[in-house]
Amino acid sequence: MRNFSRGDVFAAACPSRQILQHVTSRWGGLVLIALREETLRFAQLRRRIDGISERMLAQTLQVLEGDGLILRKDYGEVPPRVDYTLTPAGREISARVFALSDWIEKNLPELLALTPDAAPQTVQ
Amino acid sequence: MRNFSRGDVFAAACPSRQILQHVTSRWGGLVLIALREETLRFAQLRRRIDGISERMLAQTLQVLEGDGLILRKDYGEVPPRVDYTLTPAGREISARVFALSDWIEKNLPELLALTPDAAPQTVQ
DNA sequence: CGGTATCCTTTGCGATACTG
DNA sequence: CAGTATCGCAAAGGATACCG
Repeated sequence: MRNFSRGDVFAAACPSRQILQHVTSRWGGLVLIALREETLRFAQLRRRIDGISERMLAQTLQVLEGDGLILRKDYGEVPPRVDYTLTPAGREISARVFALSDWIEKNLPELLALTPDAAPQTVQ
Repeated sequence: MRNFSRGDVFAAACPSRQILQHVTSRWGGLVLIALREETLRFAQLRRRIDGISERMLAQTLQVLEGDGLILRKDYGEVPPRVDYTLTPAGREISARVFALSDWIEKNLPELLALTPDAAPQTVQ
């Protein structure tokens, strides 16, 4: 297997592609954005991200933690208390994901004007 | 249904969430990045994006075209000649997706260092 | 390019061990 | 009893590939 010292998302086998995949996954990006400004607990994240199931949130958090982008802090209390914070790398990536979503949010009216045919396409 | 004059990706029903979904879908982002600098034909895109099937490329291009982010130009020739270019909105979004992937590519060594446990997580 | 088979993602339920 | 943070499992649904 090749050694990717710089990363090439166009190469299927490059780890950078996997990471890009994780941070742009259905829920990954939203989690990163939500944690952009503050540390949040599991239930807070769940409330903030409309539509995510508990299972998916737990799974997404694990993947992102596995990538070293978020830090999971377990207070070992009962009832359970756990919170999540971005690592420095996570903050860098989060900022960029946010730049993307923010542009889309701000330009939504213009974007919607581009789609006169309300085509309800579904991908991912 | 609410009227999203500004967009809120955290709201499941907001169109901005769908668009974000499309541009960060498994192949959507890669297509956008590939078209960032030049107009490309179908086969060129396919060769550049390692691992994409014809079917998925066609589908992805349709979705992005439906969102008004890329322009499909059919020259009506025989043999068929079609190429794809970013629209102004597509260029804006592409730049931001690229900023994300580029950061990941450039910092790949540091990112990989964060994952000593080669956890082969799979998401999306 | 369409149709189907397969794979993967996602969901929902149940369980856990306590506290207000 | 509701809330808290996960996890395993079974089932469903959507994405993707493999054909012809």
